[in-house]
Amino acid sequence: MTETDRDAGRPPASERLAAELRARIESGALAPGAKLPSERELAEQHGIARNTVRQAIRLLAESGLVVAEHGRGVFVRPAAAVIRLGNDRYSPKYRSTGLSPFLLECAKRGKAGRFEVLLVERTTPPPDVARRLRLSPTNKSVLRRENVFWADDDPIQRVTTWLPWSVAQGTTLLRDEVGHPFGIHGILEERGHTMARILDEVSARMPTTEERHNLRLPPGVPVLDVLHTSIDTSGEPYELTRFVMRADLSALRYDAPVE
Amino acid sequence: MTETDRDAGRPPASERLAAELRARIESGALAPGAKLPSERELAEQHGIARNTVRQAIRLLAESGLVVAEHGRGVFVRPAAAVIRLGNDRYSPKYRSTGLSPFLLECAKRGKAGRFEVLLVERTTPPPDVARRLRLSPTNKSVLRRENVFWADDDPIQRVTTWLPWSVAQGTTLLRDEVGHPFGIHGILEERGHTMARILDEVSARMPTTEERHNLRLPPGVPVLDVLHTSIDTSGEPYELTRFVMRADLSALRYDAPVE
DNA sequence: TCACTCGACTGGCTCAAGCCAGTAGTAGGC
DNA sequence: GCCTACTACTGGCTTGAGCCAGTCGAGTGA
Repeated sequence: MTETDRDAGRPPASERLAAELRARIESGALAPGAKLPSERELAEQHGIARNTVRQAIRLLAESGLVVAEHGRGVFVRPAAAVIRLGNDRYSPKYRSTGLSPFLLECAKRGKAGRFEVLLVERTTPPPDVARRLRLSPTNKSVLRRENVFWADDDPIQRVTTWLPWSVAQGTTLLRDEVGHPFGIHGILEERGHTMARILDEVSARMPTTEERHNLRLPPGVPVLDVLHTSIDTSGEPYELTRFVMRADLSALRYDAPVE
Repeated sequence: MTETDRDAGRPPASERLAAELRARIESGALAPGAKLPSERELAEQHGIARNTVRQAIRLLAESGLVVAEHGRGVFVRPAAAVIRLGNDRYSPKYRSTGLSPFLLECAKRGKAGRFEVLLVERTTPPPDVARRLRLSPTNKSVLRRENVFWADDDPIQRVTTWLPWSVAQGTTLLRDEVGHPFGIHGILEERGHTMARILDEVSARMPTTEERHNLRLPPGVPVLDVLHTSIDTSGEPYELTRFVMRADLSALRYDAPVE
């Protein structure tokens, strides 16, 4: 059968099915978490090939409306609680809680937050890191710490921190557990680095294959990529952290004076 | 032919081809802007079906590495100059240039920036806007202005500004051309609203169908969604702007004191 | 009661084929 | 010289078929 018979000028069948399903989701007829009919059912109901149904579902998955689970079905993506990270996350006012900002935020949303230290090593900084920390990119001038943050059973952020070796040397920053009630920044403060300013560079993109794997990202979910630099009272950058966060479960918030 | 014969344990053919092409792109063998072999060629060269090649290319397109152009070919996405918007975009220090921050940034990158006013209307604010501006969501309490910003021939940002009607009433804000050398914020300042703080709420997501169309977004490009609130010296929010920006050509930068 | 197996589902991947629609160069006609 | 028509490409969409791999519940055996 040629398309021309009855489809002239109309959008392709896969788009029509996608639009129909999208409407059912947005109207609430298919509630968050609900299971869509199976691909084979949809194909038969609409008189189209299963591959065409798959194309339609791919469109919905790409825009993040549904998630396919192998062997189980395709589900409307449940509205997710969002972890918000603000620029006040480094503010002294939260010191008293003894919680890191991420864990605090998880607690607010009723999620169980935890983190995992993946790696602590002395290494050579990549060029963009070296430039921002004003270090040589050619020798082992930094300590690199790599963490993953979890909320309930989802990995949310992959976090890499670089510290000038001159700052980290001889401190507990070299250990997995830094053992300070106020964390990394507590130690840095004792070493004379009080955070006066932050510089956050924010971008968004699709994840790399590796990030998709590490963060267990469903297809159609971008990541927020934040490069954070801490600057002390004398204007020196002394710490740099890169946050790669799944964008469907994360947001950022900047509350700042106009200078 | 069954897959088991020689593919046992290996990644699927589409992923293998995608990985091969990705490697050729990342090594520079396929430079930015270069044309990939046609789908039919790749299929023949690798002894796989054209549909499988299409699946591989889809994987690359989703992660933003290549762009397919109907009738022309598939091309390695050229590295794009990025427009950065900083939190200092509202700073008085840029007033003297007479350029809006977007146009200033375009000029820096050697791009021709311009904007277009799509709509100016008095309307009822959506609930999230009403809440942030502390207005009633049930009457026509706001002026809504809608703009598109272009760099060269690409639409980069879709910008919607909401102003309380009490603030906008009787000003040139109701006109398409506001006719003030310092733009909207120049007028607001004359009306007694000096920007003391900003509150930016940042998220990233895949575009809606409409946004994909409006911003002419290639597949695999997410958007940055920024909800900006201006707060005056007495702590009152008096202006709210939503920026929807294509993430492959945009970035954000926040430089702020720790309070 | 428990553990295991099996079968009937689910989506995931691939194939080979065909037609459609957009692009760009070329040969003809004026 | 210019425009038009043609043609040989390109990717886009659809079909219908088959096998693979994950899931989950029902039935079976110890």
